[in-house]
Amino acid sequence: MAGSPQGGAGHIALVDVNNFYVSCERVFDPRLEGRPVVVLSNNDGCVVARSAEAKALGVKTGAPWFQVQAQAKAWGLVARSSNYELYGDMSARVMEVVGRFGAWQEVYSIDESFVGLMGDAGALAESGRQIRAAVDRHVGVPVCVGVAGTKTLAKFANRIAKQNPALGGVCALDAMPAGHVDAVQSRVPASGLWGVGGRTAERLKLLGIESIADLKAADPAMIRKKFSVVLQRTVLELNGTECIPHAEERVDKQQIMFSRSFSTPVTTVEGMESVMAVYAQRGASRLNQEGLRASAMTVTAGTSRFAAGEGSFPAVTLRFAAPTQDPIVLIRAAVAAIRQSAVPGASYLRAGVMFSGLEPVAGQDVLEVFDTAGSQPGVGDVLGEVRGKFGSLAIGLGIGGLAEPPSWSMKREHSSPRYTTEWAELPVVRA
DNA sequence: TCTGGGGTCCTAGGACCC
DNA sequence: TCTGGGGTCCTAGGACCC
Repeated sequence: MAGSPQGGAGHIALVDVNNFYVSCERVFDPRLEGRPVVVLSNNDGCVVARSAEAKALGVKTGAPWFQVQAQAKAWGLVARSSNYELYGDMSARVMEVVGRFGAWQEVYSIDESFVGLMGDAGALAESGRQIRAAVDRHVGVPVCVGVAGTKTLAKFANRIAKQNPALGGVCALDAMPAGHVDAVQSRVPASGLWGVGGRTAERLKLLGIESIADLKAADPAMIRKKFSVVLQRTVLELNGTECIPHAEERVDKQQIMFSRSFSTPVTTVEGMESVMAVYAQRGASRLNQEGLRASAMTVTAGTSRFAAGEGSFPAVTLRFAAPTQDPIVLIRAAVAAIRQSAVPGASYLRAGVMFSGLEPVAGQDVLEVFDTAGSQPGVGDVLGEVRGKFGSLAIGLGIGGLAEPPSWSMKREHSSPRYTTEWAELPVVRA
């Protein structure tokens, strides 16, 4: 089992940004402070982030925007389209600041990281407060910090920090009054834990295991037998045994996806062919950015999951004779795959391409001499270079080269500027 | 009319081999 | 015609997370 990397008194802090996407929007638009704000998914489809005020109004994550929108005006609710370029850049800034405080850091998601802290309960809580202050000063977004001996408990401590304003956003589990932690664990259902979802919670209930405290007291061997090694680890971690290993810097992605729903349905096979031409190209451009090539590609499409009737959900996986990132090869293959598998007349709402069997381009092998002809850059590199200099709409292949987006492309009606990553969209300060 | 997009890990089962 | 047991690799699907 993974011990603390420092040996001895290692603790784990889970630091995450409160309502991350909303907080990013607020940094650049202070008018949003104190107001109910939501950030919408791609296509302005549903709510993916909510400010505290929006949560208080009962707006749920995943709620379809067209339903929420009805009351938005009466509530004074503001919506923003998601602006992933901005959030990605803000995320990097937060991670850099948080990382300064840890003996090690593991970035877990766009807004969370685990960091290694040392010291007694008092020192741990003090480190938590320093992290909060530093992120506030250097980036301007609010974070919460949970500190404990295992990742699962750090997540739990973070939850306590969030739910008790009196704690000032920091909870070091060891510094809490003993009885208090037990009381919370008896009250909170097991599904509130990291790693325990709805399905598992239902099955646990059949065994009489309902609260976190119940799960903590369960026999790990029985849990392993009836459920999985994953849930067994949760039980052990609740009891203070660290057994979720630190993911060493995982640079090697295992798959790359590009998947989107459309603003208006596509009902012809030819229409789907042009969609795939664009999507395969977007995917290929991601492969190129990551310096990877793929040995397999899966092409998918789907009609509405909410419509009556059967629907159509084609999914075709193709394997390439040699791994590739060549957009021309990828586009041809994707278009051919959708031509075979799309049902004429079906009303498609979404499509995607997924690349797997990834490997770095750098490891040039002998065979590759034949398709790259010496040191000539591939088509993907040329496209990437032009886009880097002149913007992402500057160049493309086939329909993917149209500067005017086709009718089915994404809806983003409430987008904020890319304040930190596009010179043309820098915020302007007037004094 | 309108319901996200991207990932990871684990397990079971099939194919194949010796 | 018989036909065990062990191993690997791959894939699909489930569950979960943010």
